[in-house]
Amino acid sequence: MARKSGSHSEITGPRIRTEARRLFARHGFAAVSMRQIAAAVGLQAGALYLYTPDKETLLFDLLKGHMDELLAAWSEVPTAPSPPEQLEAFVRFHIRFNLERAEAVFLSYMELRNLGPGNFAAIEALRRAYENELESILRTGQAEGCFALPDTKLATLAIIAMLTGVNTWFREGGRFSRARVEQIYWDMVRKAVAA
Amino acid sequence: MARKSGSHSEITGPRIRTEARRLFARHGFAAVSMRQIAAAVGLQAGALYLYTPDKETLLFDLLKGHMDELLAAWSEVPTAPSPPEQLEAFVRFHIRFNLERAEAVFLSYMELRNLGPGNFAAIEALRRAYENELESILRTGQAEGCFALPDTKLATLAIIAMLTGVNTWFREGGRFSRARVEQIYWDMVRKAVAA
DNA sequence: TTTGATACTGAACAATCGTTCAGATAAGCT
DNA sequence: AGCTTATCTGAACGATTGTTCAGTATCAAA
Repeated sequence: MARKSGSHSEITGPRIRTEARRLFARHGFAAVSMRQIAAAVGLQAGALYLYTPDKETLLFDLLKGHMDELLAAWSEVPTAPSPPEQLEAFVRFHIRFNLERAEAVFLSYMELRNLGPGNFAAIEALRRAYENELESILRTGQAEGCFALPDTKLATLAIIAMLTGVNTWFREGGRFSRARVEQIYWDMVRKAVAA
Repeated sequence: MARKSGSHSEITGPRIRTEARRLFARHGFAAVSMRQIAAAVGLQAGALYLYTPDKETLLFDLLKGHMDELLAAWSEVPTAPSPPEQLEAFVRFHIRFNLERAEAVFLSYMELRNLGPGNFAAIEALRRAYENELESILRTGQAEGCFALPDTKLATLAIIAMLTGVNTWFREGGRFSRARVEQIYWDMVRKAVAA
């Protein structure tokens, strides 16, 4: 046997990434073997190396792809007129985007340590770029007197940690809809930064 | 060679746990071999099995020990007279305790998935017990009208996520002292739950 | 000085790891 | 129909994994 009917790499490539993401998120990068990924896709392990040079690069591509999509998606959110409205947009965007990609988010926060120094720095830079988006909203609002914050960088990290925490407990069909979760978290954030 | 001079069991056991905690936190449970742990302590791998039946139990003991100490330490914090003061005590306690044990905290939040179902459930129960401590403060305050929260369970998880996030960025000798961090986070929490 | 328990070594076990590669199969082009 | 190229198999590689265990050295007690 070799190639299955139909073709080919435009299907297999994404499927490998999808299954790798699922398995890495569930069991951890180091605990998942290339053979497990291949089996989930329906391949032999050797075939994976047509799509990635090695295991670490496969992880890196997942993390990089996620961060790129995160930044791209945020850049398409229209800029609201005032800092409080911008903050509300950010809060709602972050929760919505992260809930749609729970596995990728989990990976991005947990498997950075399995990257070599170069790859690690690349992902860190993207993460900081995202944090800066929120911080500049807070800084502008602070300067305009809408917010009262002892330190905008610290508030940035606190807010992002709080919002990302939604992923650890939210379950589809639970007590709250996504819209309701957005509303509740936005209420808390709004009050926490209020002047 | 065999036993070194002096009796060692009371020394070696804790040292194994300390080195295992450090290595698991840094590289992840699955990425650390028993031989690496043994080398860090100055032993051969086989000697570890005098102190733990297997690798997973070693991890479980670390997580269980951490959660037990967390609950014990919180139970020794004197109960403040009012819900807002109780909340302040909780916020300051959580930040302080977690910063003192960054590695154990990291482990407890990241390596649960490497536990079998029984061990997993045991740690989860302890975590929920801790969350319930905070939630009961919030519920009392809500009933007394000190707090205004759409849902106390959700606020519990949001606050804990925010506080635990300190561990990801705090560095000794950085811009903020621990006391200052406590103050800033307490300010945000206080405002977020305010009626 | 012998004895018995304690603390550990060092070698071995089968299993599994990431990775490579020669060869097989099928699809598309001519 | 034949040729080329893309896609994948199946076997193999050396290294490493968690774990076991017979043996050894040291200690405390007798």
